[in-house]
Amino acid sequence: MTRALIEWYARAARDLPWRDPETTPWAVLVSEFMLQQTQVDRVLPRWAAWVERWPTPSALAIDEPGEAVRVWDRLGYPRRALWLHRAAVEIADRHGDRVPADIDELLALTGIGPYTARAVAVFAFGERHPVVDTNTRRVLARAVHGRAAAGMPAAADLDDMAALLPEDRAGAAAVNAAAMELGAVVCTARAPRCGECPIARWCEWRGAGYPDNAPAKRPRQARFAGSDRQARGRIMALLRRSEGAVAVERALEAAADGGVGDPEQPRRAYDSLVADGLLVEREGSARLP
DNA sequence: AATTCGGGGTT
DNA sequence: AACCCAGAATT
Repeated sequence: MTRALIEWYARAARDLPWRDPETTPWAVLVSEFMLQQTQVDRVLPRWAAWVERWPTPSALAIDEPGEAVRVWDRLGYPRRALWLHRAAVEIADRHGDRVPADIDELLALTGIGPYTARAVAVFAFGERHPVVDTNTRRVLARAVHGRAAAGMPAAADLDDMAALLPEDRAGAAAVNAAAMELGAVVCTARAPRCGECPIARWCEWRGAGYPDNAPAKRPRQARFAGSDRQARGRIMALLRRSEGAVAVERALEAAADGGVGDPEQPRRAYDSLVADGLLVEREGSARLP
């Protein structure tokens, strides 16, 4: 099955720029930050702009965090831009401007968790580790465990993936990438294209006749329209397009504009941005950090 | 273990 | 309108 995965990946993988062997570990790390909960098509242009402007961690580190937030644009979860800037400072300070290849050193960086640490170690440095993202978890759930969908993330996911990896580093990296790619383009959440799947013959879920046995999923995400998150987003959009600072009143109005009328929502959104360090208030005006 | 955090594309 | 997305930090 892993051999089929590797062959399929070599033949059918999308030609994504961060997969180019010439891509630096820093640029790979940037791609992984941006790809957290964000689709490839939306990341492509932002990634290109980012790595051109900041080709090294130190280039970003000496710039203002707010500039990172600005270039991040509408990728969502703007805290990631702040965390990526923070990670750049940490890499410049603690690692001599070189992205570490060690899992624990990567995990110690701001904004890097279990997935991103292993993804960087494997895809940027060719280390041998299991890499498990949401795509991989779905592929494992179906092909190995015969389930329609993955359950909650668990430490066992890493063991499942590790069990599939060949001994050699290059092969292990290829299987990691192939499992992710398969989940992204073939073994999709809604309508899997089993007719195009290279491992359909081994798939336990398919073999069992596609039982409707999906485990309990995470609680439904609250609606975005009218949410505090949307109000935060409106303030962030205003700050991004404002050259310098804006009056606090303007920021609160932006939060309320199009809102659901909750009189406390603008202040709640504003304060949470301050708490996150995405908004700095000084002398009655608000600006990016 | 449960919440919070964006915003856009797909069904 | 609900679902889904190369997750991580916080509580």
